[in-house]
Amino acid sequence: MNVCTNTIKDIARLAEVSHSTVSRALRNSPLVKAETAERIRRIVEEFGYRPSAIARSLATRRTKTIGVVVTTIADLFVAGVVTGIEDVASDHGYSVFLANSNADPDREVRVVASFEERRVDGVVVTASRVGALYLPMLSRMRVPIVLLNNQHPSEFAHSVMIENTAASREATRHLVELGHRRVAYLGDRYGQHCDTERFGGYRQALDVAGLPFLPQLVVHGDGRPASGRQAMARLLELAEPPTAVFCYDDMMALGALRQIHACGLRVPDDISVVGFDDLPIAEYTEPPLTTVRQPMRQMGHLAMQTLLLLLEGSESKHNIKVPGELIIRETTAPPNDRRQILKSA
Amino acid sequence: MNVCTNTIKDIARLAEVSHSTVSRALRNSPLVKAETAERIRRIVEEFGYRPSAIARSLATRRTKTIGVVVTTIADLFVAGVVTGIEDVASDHGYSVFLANSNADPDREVRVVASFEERRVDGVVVTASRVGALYLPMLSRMRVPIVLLNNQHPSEFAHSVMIENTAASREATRHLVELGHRRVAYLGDRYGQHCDTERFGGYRQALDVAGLPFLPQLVVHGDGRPASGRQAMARLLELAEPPTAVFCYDDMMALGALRQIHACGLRVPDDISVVGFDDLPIAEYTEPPLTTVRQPMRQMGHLAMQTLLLLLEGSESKHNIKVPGELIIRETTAPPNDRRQILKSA
DNA sequence: AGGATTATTGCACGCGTGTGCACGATTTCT
DNA sequence: AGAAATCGTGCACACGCGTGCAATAATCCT
Repeated sequence: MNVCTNTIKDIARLAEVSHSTVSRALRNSPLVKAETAERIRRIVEEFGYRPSAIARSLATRRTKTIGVVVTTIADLFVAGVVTGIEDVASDHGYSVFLANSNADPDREVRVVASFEERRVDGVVVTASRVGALYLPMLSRMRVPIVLLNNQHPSEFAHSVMIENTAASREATRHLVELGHRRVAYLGDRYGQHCDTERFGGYRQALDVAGLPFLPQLVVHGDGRPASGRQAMARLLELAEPPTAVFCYDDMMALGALRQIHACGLRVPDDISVVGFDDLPIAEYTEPPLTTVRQPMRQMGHLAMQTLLLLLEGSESKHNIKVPGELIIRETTAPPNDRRQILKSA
Repeated sequence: MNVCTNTIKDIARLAEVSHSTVSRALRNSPLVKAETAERIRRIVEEFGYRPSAIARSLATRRTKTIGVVVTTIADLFVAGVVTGIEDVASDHGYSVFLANSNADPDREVRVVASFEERRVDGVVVTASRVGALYLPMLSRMRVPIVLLNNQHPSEFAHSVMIENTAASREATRHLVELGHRRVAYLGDRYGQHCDTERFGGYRQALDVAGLPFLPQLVVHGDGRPASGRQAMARLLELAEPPTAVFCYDDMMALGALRQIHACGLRVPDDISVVGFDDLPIAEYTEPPLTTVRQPMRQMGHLAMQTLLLLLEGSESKHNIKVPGELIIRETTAPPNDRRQILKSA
């Protein structure tokens, strides 16, 4: 009921005990008599007193706070992961500071500075594209760091990663098994770690199937739909366009679909498309997108659980790999020529 | 270079001044001599000292921290808004605590409790569906609150809202002007404030055009694509289905599109669809979605700017309305019968 | 030159909580 | 009954920083 900024001392006065006793009662210390604790808790309840996490942090030297840095939260993959992180953080009494870096170096240093000043207990970096100077800055602050699908593997930190190579291999194999022989790879920015791994899986599947690798079937975008569309346009201008495209992620697959349709071609009749992520919208593209599911939320859970382990003093190196799962929907089918053969058979 | 947890006193010792002088130098107080301040700043730089925001907060009784509560961050509208909030928060030295409520009452009270304990300076509530007891809880903590597109208007708080009625009226008018006479409304949960407003705009446009209001053309979902699909299915089962649908938001429009296509109908040839939000994916649906643009990021900016005003002591009531903008893409066209007429003419 | 003013700096306390230690009260044991 | 052990509580200090006030040093004025 009361509205003033009560302190622990106000409660102590009301309960006619010392503030130490109130503090102990609220922390469920076995040192205080049960009935005293009960009386204190009633008063706390009645006056709506909330202990100051600020003062507590100063005294305990732990803030029960973590910093989460993302390039942008306006990305369904990132948002899914952050949801997972927040789930378990909240369950364990941690609050999360969210910071967008926008892949802007200036903002990166500001983010690190703010996390450092706020004395976060740990940090999760999600799907960062950021450069070499960034992680050392973060690691300088001597708190545990967990990287999630990071583009720059680092010795400073622990990590949660999707099984890029295996998942990509399976996705590509799916296309190959449908009969495709000209399978394109529509990648993210060249040189990014995840891109390299996914590309590797694509190559492996080609090799296993004994298909030749055709460099002209490899194009790159920047992760946004528009870039996927442009990259797809380049593929369609080829003298011999691919009959199937494996895309780095769903958003670029979205752009690819758009371009294919804009050219008057049909999916999957004329060309098959596979994405990566299984964003909530993948089920609602036209037609519904075949893609590799990343358990985004669960990956967030794992990242935060790892951080909790580290906060409890775990010394071991945590490098978790989670498997992707191929979700077959309706953007994939046998290629045109192959269907002809099947029909005539 | 140093790794220890330096305090202001360590710096003071190194600079051979008192900690007060260091404190003032770092806050750019005019009270310290320029060269002294310079020397101190060099030492601070050299040792990589970062003042503790915790201790500072305790002393100044301001945390330079705000709480942002969302039902879920895994929603492109919400994510856009949060991006905007974080933009200007960061520019003004504020850090943001992000909390997902998941529209779960238990989590709601936990969120409020954590914001309260952490002594956030202000709160932004985004697109909340939450109930009546929630806002009073928040307002109890006596910090400024800004609501963004909230479903429960409240006298406790300031707000930033989209011009729901006007925008919906224009969207519906667009359909009517194309010649549609059977225009459906695919709404969010019944009774939500935004839904009521958008429905109101729809009704107004009908009235202005002199079209009859047909209750059977009004259906409701829950904001998710799946619900949009189900609602659309109900419309298509009607003896006389609508020739156009105005959807509460893009995600349900996505579900509607899916159902229309699944029934073998074509957009916009057989039926027109309009969304609301202009999410980044709206440009990439099949066909690209006609929709009402909400300047999500800018709305986030406005919300945070309003909060800053309030934090500076503004006493006035802030209720900002921002206009929507109809973005005409390719899901809208004259109805079939009308096209026939136009052709024969 | 000497007092008045101003520019710098340091002292000491407060912000709200946690906790080691000491002390008194109560219980247990011989 | 007296000593020992246990229990419950309060005192006092620490956490790292900001700031009012006093003190000192530098500068100005007549």
